[in-house]
Amino acid sequence: MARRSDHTRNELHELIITTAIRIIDDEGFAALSARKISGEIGYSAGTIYNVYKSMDDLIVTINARSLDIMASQIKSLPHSVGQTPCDQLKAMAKIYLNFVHSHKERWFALFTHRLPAGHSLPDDFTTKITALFAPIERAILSLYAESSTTGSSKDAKLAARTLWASVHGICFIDQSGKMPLVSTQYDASNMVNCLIDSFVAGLRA
Amino acid sequence: MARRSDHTRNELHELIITTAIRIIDDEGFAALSARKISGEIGYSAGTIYNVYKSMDDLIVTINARSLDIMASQIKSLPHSVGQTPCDQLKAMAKIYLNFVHSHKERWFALFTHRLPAGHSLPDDFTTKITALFAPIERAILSLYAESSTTGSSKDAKLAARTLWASVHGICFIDQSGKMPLVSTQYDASNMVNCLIDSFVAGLRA
DNA sequence: TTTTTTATTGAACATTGTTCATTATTGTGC
DNA sequence: GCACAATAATGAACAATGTTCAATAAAAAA
Repeated sequence: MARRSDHTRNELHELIITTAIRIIDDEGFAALSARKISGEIGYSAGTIYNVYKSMDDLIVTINARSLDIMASQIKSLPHSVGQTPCDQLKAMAKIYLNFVHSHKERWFALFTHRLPAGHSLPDDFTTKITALFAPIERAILSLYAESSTTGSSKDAKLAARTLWASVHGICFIDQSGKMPLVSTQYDASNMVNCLIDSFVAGLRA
Repeated sequence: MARRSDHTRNELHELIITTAIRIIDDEGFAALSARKISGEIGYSAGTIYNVYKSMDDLIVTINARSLDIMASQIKSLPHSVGQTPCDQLKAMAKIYLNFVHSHKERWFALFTHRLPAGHSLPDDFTTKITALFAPIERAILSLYAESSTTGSSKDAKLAARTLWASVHGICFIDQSGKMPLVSTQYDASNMVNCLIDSFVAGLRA
């Protein structure tokens, strides 16, 4: 068979992505395949390759969308007046935690997918990640200001990255199922609070 | 063809594991396959399934070995007399960091591999992970003792898990290549120091 | 209406994990 | 030593994967 006009190029683009995301969410990242997507939208597998360069390309696009979701949620956070920097940081961490819990598989895709050797992530992808750090850096800078601690912009950048990576690690361990949790006292939410309370207190000291 | 006596059962076991590890280390986790292993040791692919239940089974065994290596390195750490708890924690984190750097792909396998739904990790695997926490908990308990901070055993368990997960997250972000590092000031080693210094100071306060 | 362009297909290829009847070799009982 | 039984290794087979590409049918242009 051949050319149809059921969908515009853009519609197909979107159709493939949303279908892929549905599969990832409902059946797991490992269940994603070109044939499964195409079968579900009523096209052949080859069509996927008409729209995306490769499966890797599609996955990177999906991952970029995950970053967009988190960024928009952080952006729509009620403004920080009257909130301590510590509370601001906790609010941001909560958004991250929430995303991990409600989109476990998509988050797994985001951080475990790797491009084959030689290929590298598109620029706008890394830009999105960098953007995620900005609000955290700001909160830490205002922490320095508040507590008359000497801390440069460089220190704030380092602290922001450290804190973010740590939150990420807590989510990872929590979700991987590889750490025996013993009790609910050691779930991700409690660990993140423990981390931020101590880390912030430590930065002050 | 058929039965040979080139290797005992145990030798074959070991031969398969060491070959698989070589492939992971040299060619990446993604390059690991039953046919590649078997081809390299001069057996057919089916033989792998004579010795291991599945590829997953083999990978879990390899991952358990990674845990063993880290555990033995932590165990052989010079004893903690005259060292502050903070230094002890840094020494342990350094071991972890070192493993990640020298066995990047094996570490990636350890934390990204997942069993198919329904299957769960063997008990001795989770036991090994729990064992890794013990020295960290001890260091944190002695931190409490040293600085007359009130801290229960439960608090120490939570703090130990939190700190360990955080170090893990820093390594993950560092090696995933997804975080644009901007400068070498934000490499894993600096971030871990930043984390432990602040976290420990915070626990004291 | 004819021609050109182009979107879609389906067959094909290489590679994956996994199973299993077949077979050659080893160990056992006489 | 010989027949027999136990078993380890095989290689073909199956389903599924990503990916490519000539063939083709429909839409757009002439």
